[in-house]
Amino acid sequence: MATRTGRPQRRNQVLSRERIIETAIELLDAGGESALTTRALTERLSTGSGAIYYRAGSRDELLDTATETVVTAALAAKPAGAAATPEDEIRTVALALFDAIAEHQWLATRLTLQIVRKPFGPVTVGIFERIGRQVGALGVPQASWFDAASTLVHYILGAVSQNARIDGDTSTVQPDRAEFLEATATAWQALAPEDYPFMHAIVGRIREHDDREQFLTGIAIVLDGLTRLG
Amino acid sequence: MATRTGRPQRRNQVLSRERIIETAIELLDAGGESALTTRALTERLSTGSGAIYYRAGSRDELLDTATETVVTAALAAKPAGAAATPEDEIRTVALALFDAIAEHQWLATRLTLQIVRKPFGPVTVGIFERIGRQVGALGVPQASWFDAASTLVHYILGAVSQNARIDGDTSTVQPDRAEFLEATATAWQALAPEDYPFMHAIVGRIREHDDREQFLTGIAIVLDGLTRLG
DNA sequence: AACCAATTTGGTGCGCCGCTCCAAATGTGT
DNA sequence: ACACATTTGGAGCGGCGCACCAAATTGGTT
Repeated sequence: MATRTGRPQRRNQVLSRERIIETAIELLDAGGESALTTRALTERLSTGSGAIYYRAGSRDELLDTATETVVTAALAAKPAGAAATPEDEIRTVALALFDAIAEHQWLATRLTLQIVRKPFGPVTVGIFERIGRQVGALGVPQASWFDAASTLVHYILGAVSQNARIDGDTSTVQPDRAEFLEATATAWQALAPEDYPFMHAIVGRIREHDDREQFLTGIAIVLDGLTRLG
Repeated sequence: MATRTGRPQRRNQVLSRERIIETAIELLDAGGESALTTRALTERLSTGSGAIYYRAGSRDELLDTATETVVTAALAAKPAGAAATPEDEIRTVALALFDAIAEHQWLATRLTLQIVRKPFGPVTVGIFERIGRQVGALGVPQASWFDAASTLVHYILGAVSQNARIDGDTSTVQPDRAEFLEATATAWQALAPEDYPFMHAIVGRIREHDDREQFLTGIAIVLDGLTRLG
């Protein structure tokens, strides 16, 4: 009777909650949001739907949990150098989110969905806290912290979601990328010049541009604008 | 034999494509994306699924068409005053998109989905052209037009998607709004202050802030940053 | 007015989905 | 060894998107 366990708790854990989430993310990465089905999960984990439900809840909850897992990992990114400026911090976390969405394209819609539906969930709050903490160090007066953080978060998540393509690292997916740019350029060229003068004016830039660089340029622009807040 | 019709074309059009799209938007507005089902459509229009398929294509195509319809309408917004600055133009179209998403919350995810999957569809191109056209008049050098337009579009769509709540006009939905802000503030207050110092620092602002004003502040910040491009 | 080919319609059924429910299996405390 | 709580696998239900098709409807031709 030496035990004072309020809860029995552990057992052999053949099927852990973590393993379900991990497998769910694999399925999502491989085939998009529609590939995450209860049946596919049960088959991969060789179990039944009841067990999955018991541990991970509904499909919607599972998607939220997967989102939370990926985002939390990205938010843990730290700048490489020793003395990091607030700009470094912001760039680092922004790029981490960029890469996370490049690797998990299903995040693009799921992230906005979670921000809209759960404005005080760990994802929303985590992103806000992580980025917002830097704006004070940027010299933004406290009265404008909320506005400044909102603007930064809106821009970063907007850019990151709209760039959800497969070009995270320079491993094997580069050819598709070139084809994709070529197709886009051709399509833009085919537009009626009198109706789309701007698209024609920039079509030359699309082939040579780099999404990641453009993203950093955008961040620099927003940071520049923030310094004028007073 | 006076007819030289290559196509018979018109007929009584009891069930027009427009009517399907219109009804689809009604269903989406009322119950979100999951409320748009073939069966619900057939019931409302008292027809069969074949007819809907014949005119509007798959459910996914119909969702894209609905998105296109709403976005195109928003992009047609023009500034009120006679002599409109490029800043006025940008603010006007940005607010039109803001209101469109406030009225049709399902747009938030559908819009990013369309931008990611169809980078040369009418929605993506339309938004880019409409906003991009203004950056030249802002004094941005042509070499930076693409970057400037990207940044603006990313910010505007990001902010707009993340604000997808029901507070478009001041008609009847205001009480929920106050409750919602109160709940958010309370939730933020409950966070551990040592882990979330920033959230605690700004929690006072949430009750008094206005989404639309904050959105305009963000646009001003980005526009400010754009003027430094050279 | 009668006919025809093309177009348009309503509806049935298939395969799949998320999810509920529950009997059996597996563990723990005494 | 026994009672009991936890955990599991799977069968079944209602609903979904969609392919498919026989019937109805059209406008043009004669």
